Parts: sequence; structure tokens; C-alpha cells
Amino acid sequence: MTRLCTDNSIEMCRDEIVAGYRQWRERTGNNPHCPVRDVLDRMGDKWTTLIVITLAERPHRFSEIHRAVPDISRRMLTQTLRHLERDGMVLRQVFPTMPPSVEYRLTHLGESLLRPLAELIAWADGNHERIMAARVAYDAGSG
Amino acid sequence: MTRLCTDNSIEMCRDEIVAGYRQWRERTGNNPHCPVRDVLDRMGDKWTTLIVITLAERPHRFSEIHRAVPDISRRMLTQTLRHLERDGMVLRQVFPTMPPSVEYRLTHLGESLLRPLAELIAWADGNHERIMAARVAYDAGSG
DNA sequence: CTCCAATAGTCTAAAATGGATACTAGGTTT
DNA sequence: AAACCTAGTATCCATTTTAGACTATTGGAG
Repeated sequence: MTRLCTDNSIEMCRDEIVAGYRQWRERTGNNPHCPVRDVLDRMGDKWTTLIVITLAERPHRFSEIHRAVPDISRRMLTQTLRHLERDGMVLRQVFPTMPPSVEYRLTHLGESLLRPLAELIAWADGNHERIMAARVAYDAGSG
Repeated sequence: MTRLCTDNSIEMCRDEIVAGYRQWRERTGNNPHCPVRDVLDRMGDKWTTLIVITLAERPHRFSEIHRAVPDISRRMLTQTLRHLERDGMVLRQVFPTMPPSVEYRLTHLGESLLRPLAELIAWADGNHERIMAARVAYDAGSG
């Protein structure tokens, strides 16, 4: 599937998504292991986006990332970075100094994610107030 | 923040993301409660995207969604739909028939998400092979 | 010389989250 | 009368995430 959705009308986007999803279901017989889900699951795991955004600015060392994203545990930071490295999004470079120094940077593949990510962030930012208003209305109605 | 990233060069996207993130950190003093994260956390919760895609095609009843997304539990389906409803992305309409019938459909806000979502899906689809290759290489090296 | 800090993690136990299964209500089918 | 349909709840158990202590190594403070 190539990017058809360049004129950005919602109808085009819907058709693209629906057609792509239907095609895939027909190819694979409703197999739960969808390649898109496989990728998007990672996007959504709470820390990945934040780390990618942090590394978008410049390469960071382990502790630098930890300072930039203060509420992540070191364990999850390690895990998320390993996932990103495994997926070819992040390059891990060890400098054999003492104390040890490890630098993480986005690969070209990782940088290519910034484009769709910027769209999504812009959407989230642009619709945040609407969403908050909807939440208030919902909680008032059924709270 | 408005969408500056219309020419879609990676440099523009990076600058947009980095500038937006830095601005927000300066405004809020590194508060962990980021509005963008607040929205993106939902996107990533494994079922939301799939349900939005399903509803993109047409309104669905509860059991129809369950058939379209077979490996979700009814509990998680209910929960995810409630979240989407609360955020103003989905409209829930009850028909007082017997047995009961409940229809879920995307709101205008929900449909507006399809545009950035299509971008992300296109990226995932277009880079899936690269990611799989990176995983194989990684597992071969450190397995 | 000893103590402390910093690095990049790992390990373990507790807390939060998610999933499987059984259950609800009311009417329809067998 | 028994089983089944709908759209969910309730409950318990498994997985995931977190918090916090712990590792090795070396430079600097006292």
C-alpha cells in the first residue's frame, strides 16, 4: 500500500483505511497477527513515542533520556530502547570508557517515523480541548 | 500549535516536534501530564485503533465489533468503547428492543482522527518489511 | 585509604493492568 | 420448560509495569 491519502480529505482517508484493512483480512483470513498492529502496538506502549521525540532532537545517553523522561523506570527505559533497537529505529553505540557511556540515536528509519508522528501529535494537540470538553460532558451525564 | 508540517520534509517534522515539545516543557516545567501523551496513550492501548478502523467503515453493533475483532474480550471491548465515547470519538445509541441493540458510530471528531491514522498505518505498512529485517538481524547478532 | 558519586544497567517483589470465564436481565425459539 | 439471543458485569488469575535495591568500575573528597 502506498500513500494515497495526500489530498487529506477524510473520505479518502476512510476509504484508504477501510480498503487496506479489508484487503488484508481477505488475504489472511482474519488472522489476529496483523503487521500494522505489530508496529502500532509498539507505538502505543506509553514510552516509545516519548523516547522517539526525545531522540529526535539529538542523540542522548541513557541517563540523559532518563532525565528527559523522568517518570519512566530504568527497567522500562532499557526495555523500550531494546525494542526500538531491535526494530531498527534506534542505534546503540557503546563507548568503552569508565564509567561506561552509551549513546542512543535515531536511525534513518526512526527519523522517517517523525513525519506521521508529527501529524498525530498535531491532531492530538489541536483536538485536546475538544476531547477534554467531551470528557467533562460525559462525566457530568453519567457520573 | 497548527500543522506546519505540510511539505512533509523530515527536517520540518523534526523541528516541529522538537519545538512543540520544548515549548510545552517550558510552559509546564517538565510536568509528566502532557496533553499529547494523554491522547496518544489511548491510541496505543492495543484495541482503540482497531475499533476505530472497524467503525470507520460503518456503524456497528456491539457483537458485530466483537466478530470483526475476534480476539478482544467483551470486557475490554466495553471498556475501550466507553473510553472512546467519553473522549467524544464514538457515539453510543441504544435501541430499546428486545434483545437489546446498541449501535456505535464515529463522531465527527472520531472521523477526523482517520487522517493522521492513515498516515501512521501507511508508514507501518510501508516499513514493516524493513522492521522485520531489522529484528531478524538483531536476533541473529545477540541471540 | 576509605567513602561517595556517577555510569548503565539488572533483579526482585509489589502494584496495576488485562484476560478468561461465568453470570445478569428479559424475551424468543424449540 | 429449557436453551439462546442481546449487551454487558463480576470475579479471579496471569501478565505487565513499577519502585527500589543491587552490580562493577573508577575518579575525587576527606
